[in-house]
Parts: sequence; C-alpha cells; structure tokens
Amino acid sequence: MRTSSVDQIILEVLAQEHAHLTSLQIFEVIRERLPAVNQSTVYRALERMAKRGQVSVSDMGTGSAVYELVADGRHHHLVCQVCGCILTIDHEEVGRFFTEIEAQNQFKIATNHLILFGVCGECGKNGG
Amino acid sequence: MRTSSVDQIILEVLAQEHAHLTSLQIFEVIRERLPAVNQSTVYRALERMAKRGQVSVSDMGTGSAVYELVADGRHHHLVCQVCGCILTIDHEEVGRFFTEIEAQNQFKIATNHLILFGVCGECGKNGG
DNA sequence: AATTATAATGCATTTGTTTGCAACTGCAAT
DNA sequence: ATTGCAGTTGCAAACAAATGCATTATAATT
Ligand SMILES: [Zn+2]
Ligand SMILES: [Zn+2]
Ligand SMILES: [Zn+2]
Ligand SMILES: [Zn+2]
Repeated sequence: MRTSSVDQIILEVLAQEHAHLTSLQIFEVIRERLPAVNQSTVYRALERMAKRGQVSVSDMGTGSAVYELVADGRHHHLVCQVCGCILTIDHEEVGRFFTEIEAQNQFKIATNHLILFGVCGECGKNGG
Repeated sequence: MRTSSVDQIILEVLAQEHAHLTSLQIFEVIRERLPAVNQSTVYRALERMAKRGQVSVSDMGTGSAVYELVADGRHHHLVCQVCGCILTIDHEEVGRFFTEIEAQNQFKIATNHLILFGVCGECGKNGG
C-alpha cells in the first residue's frame, strides 16, 4: 500500500490531539508542516483512512463532520440536543447489541463510533 | 402552533410516497403545487418537522440526507457499503438496546431512524 | 535505469446545506 | 379595524463537502 505523507501527518495529529477534530482543524495543523497542501487532499485522505477503519467520521450535530482515531479504543457517544453535552459510552454494551444485530441479519457492522442524539438527565429535569 | 402550508404538503408527500426522499425530491413535488417556493424553505420546514419528531433525517451514504415519515412505524436500517443494499430492522430489538443505554446514562434518546453501515452477507461471502 | 501502472494531489467547479436579513403572514389582544 | 408579535418565507451569500480532470509522485516490473 502506498504511503501518503498527508495520511501519516493526519495519524500523528489525531494521535496527539486525541479529540474530535473537524476537517478544517486538521487542515490548519497540516498546513504548518505542508504549507501548500490543499483542503480537498485532506478530505480525500480522511475518506481513505475512514474506509480502512483507521479513523471514525461522525456528524455530532455541530455543522461539520468530526474525525477521531479509532486505534485508542472503540467508544460511542450520547449527544444532548439541548445543552450540547457529550457523554461517552464504551464499546462493551454497544458491542453486544451489534453482535445480536449481526447474527440476526447476516451483516457485518463497520460503524465504529455510534452517535445517539437525545436529551441528557440535567436538561430532562429542567425542560420537562 | 402555527400551520405552514409547506409543512402540510411535506407531510402529505411523505405519507404518500412512503420512502426515503431527499430534500430535492421533496422540493420538486412541492413545486408542482407551490411553484414559487424556495428550496431553503423546504430545508427549514424539514428541520422544524424533524425537531418535532414528525420526520427522520438520515445520512444513508448517498451524498444527501433523506427524510422519512416517522408516524408509520419506527424502524432502522443496515446499509451495505459494498453493494448499497438496505436492510430494514424493526424497532423492537433496537428499542431494548436504547432502553438499556437510557437507564445506564440518565439520557432520553431521540434518534428515531438508526443507520448502521457495514457489509451484507452476500458481499461478505464474495469479497472476503 | 527505464517503463508501466496505480494512487495521490492541486485546482477549479459543483453540489448539498445553512444562515443573515428584510419582508411578509397569520393570529391574538386591543 | 389596528397594532403587536412570533413564526415563515425569499433571496443572496456563506459554508461544508464532493468531483472531474490534468499533473505528479510512488511502487512494481522489465
Ligand atoms: Zn468519540
Ligand atoms: Zn443537556
Ligand atoms: Zn427508513
Ligand atoms: Zn452488499
């Protein structure tokens, strides 16, 4: 497999930042090392890496997709549509559900960073 | 609550077509009855209706979001990233998982049309 | 080393979606 | 009827993301 310098830098950035980063945020960091790099190159690199399962791509309701390294440990999130807070749930219970669905449908799930929207406990108390 | 003519037509269209429709497809149908309607009006109407829980909005990997009436019965999908086929799973088993997650996290899930990506049985056999 | 094949990139363009703002509409209180 | 208010709309512009095409870089083959 051919190694792209952009891919390599993205992996380093994501490994270092350890957060949900937008394509633009990643682009800005890469530019420091490769000033001539184009934004669509970053989009395409991220797309490649998502297809390989190296990074997750998710819409967390912020207007632009966020990317995160998968290697560190599979996890998922609950996003409150009222206050925007983000709860993290580990893969264990989700994995049981996925396995059940996979068995019942002869289907191998690739989704590696599930986002469920709703209302958190705090907001549920206040807003009814 | 104030009634918008566009909202009403969208409900009728979705109830009749009974499918995953893009904003553009909905727009084209509405134009037959309201020729001067603007596309952003349709986007805003769909956004309103999604917030009310009347319709679901989902990225099914086709390049544009698809909308569907929720009223008819809550369901979810598995989308094959190889052949594009769509399996439907009813809410029962998903609901059990949601309830578990809700209890463990004091969180009320609003997601009403879950999309899980992966590889279907047929493609799994062929492509390894 | 030279050749070929394949994958990655830059640039410009296009597509899909959201937003700011001013104008308009429907409803309720006066 | 008049006024006031909140929700809705059109329009243009901003924004996020994807794509077509020509060029360049890399790896494999000769
Ligand atoms: Zn995460
Ligand atoms: Zn909240
Ligand atoms: Zn559906
Ligand atoms: Zn398939």
